[in-house]
Amino acid sequence: MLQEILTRHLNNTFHLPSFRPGQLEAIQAALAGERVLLVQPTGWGKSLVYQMIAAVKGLTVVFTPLRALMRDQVKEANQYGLRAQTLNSDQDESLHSAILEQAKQGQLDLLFISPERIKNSLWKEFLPELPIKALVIDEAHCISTWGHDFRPDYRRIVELVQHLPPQTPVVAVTATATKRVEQDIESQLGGKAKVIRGNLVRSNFWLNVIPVSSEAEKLAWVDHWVNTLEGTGIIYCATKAMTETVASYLSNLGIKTTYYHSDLSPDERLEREKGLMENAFKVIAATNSLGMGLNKPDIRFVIHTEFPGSMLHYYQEIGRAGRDQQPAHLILLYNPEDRSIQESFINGSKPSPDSYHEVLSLLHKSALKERDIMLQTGLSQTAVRNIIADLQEQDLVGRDPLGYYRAIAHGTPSFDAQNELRQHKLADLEAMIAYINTQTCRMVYLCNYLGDPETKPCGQCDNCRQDALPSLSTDLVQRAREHVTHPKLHLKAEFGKAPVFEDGRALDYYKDTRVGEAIHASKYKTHAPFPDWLVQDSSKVIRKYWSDQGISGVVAVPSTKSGGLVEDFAKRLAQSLGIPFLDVVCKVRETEPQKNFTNRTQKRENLKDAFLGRPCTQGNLLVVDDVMDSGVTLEEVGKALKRAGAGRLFAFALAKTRHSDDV
DNA sequence: CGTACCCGATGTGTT
Repeated sequence: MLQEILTRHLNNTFHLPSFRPGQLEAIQAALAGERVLLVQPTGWGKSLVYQMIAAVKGLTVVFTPLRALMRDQVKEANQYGLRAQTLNSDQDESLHSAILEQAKQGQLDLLFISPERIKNSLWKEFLPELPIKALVIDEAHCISTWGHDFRPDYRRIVELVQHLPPQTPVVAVTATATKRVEQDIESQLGGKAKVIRGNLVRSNFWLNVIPVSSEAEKLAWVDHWVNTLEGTGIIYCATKAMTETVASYLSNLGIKTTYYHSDLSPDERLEREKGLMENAFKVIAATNSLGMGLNKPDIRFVIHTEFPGSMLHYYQEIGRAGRDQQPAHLILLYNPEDRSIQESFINGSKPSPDSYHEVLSLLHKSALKERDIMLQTGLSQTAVRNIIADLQEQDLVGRDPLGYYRAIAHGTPSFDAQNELRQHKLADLEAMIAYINTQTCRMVYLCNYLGDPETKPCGQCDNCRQDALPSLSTDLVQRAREHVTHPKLHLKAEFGKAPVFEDGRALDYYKDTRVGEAIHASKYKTHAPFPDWLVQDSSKVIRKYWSDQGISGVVAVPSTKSGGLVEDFAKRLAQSLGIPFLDVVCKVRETEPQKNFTNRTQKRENLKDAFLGRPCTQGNLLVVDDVMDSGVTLEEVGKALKRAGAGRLFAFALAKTRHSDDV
């Protein structure tokens, strides 16, 4: 009977002759009131499962992580004649009311929302009257990869599940799930799930790991493979800066390329996604913000310039290649030092215990909105949401209908959960490195780890083939070495309507670099002047970028801490450049050490009007500092010089801290 | 050193 109805829908609504293996099983289990977790590859037909449930049962709410996915899914469902809508922040409030009214009246089959919608007041107002017949969590692995820290509302899906009658179908779908991910998903499904798994083997994949020992070698390999492999590819990088480095390197070699990360505007992102789809680029260098919802069938290769934080992330990222079943090459460039990047993500993903205590004590004094907490603590929105979500979960903080948070109990927050999370993430990282170091078939290793008991070696990965790596010509490495770009200083301060600095560069990063070590030694150990090679290298960089800018003077950032080291360095640099050193800026009042402040606003307040430029500074100037952290010092010195009548300003730091872009 | 929602404050340009 039920099967007849389903088959009729399949033929009439979806115009398909038959179900794929697993589809009918999933639909029937869900309709019988079981919790279902469907682990199947992209393109398998997961959306048919929930569309069918919606067609049979009625209003089905789907949690989707991205607005772009919501739009695509609405469009797809509409094509089958299903009545689908989405609620998200692209629309205005009046449309939200209309859609919710539609849903309430039983005129909607599918409603796509983000987990953040759960706490929306209009949503909560309508919820008791919505005839929700089924619930779906799309890209359900996000519960595990994002729910613990980045998007805590992923942990609140279970609230909606528990609000619904117990027999309501609840289905989670994803392409990848380890045991731990399964557990996290089950905790949001509100009980034991029936897990239906497909195969993870991608028989068209050629998996490779190539050890490298420098950034230059990475660029050289990227150069090699981009020129060797056919078709279009993605180069995944762990940092935004690396995407820009890779793109600028390849672009200088005449390769059609671009970079992609979350600093781009929505329009730019869309444009570059379109360019990728239309093969306007040979490769695109991207952070992990590129991929979900990307459905280009003929991505021929994926290169990783750094390894990701887990096997799950790796499988997700390489999984975007070879959807057309044609051969796809996957190359992971492995430098063991990149471990510190992943460790910094792990350590930085939760706010410090101090900030939990700070927020809690504020909420003991008065009720505050999210924004008030941000302003009073200087914490980021992500940090505040994380803290609030954790404190709410521990019943220490409550939220009233108007969005005010207050402390509802005495007691101190527990950090057990986040310590445990940290351990899990470190274990995931270890597993990723174990994959890199394995001598056995990579496809088998990957599949087994991700829950597919595959045993047959692929015969295609580097370990199966056992053949030697193509040799990397020293010319390519040399070319890359000469071209490694020096980190850009992001100085956004404005004077009038124009930026204070035309441009800014550092010789290198501070941490884990030869430059950083030399600075550290001079400042804190030997107290000797900065070594001469720093002067020579800096001089080269400045000539490379700004030789035609008519710089007529070198200025040092006044400093007490470095005891004249910066001024001495700037003088020697000026001499090497053949440009006069100008003593035209001084510190006119004492300030607190900058490390006493946690955010940019406080730092700026501390340094405001602390510097004075002498009114003889017309002309274009080079402003020199040793280490740029927040950039506030350079900006304030720059403003003082501008006020004193300086021309175009260029900022140079010996080193820049790696976190300087997000202070 | 990376990932995105949502919401409301502030700013820009048009009616």
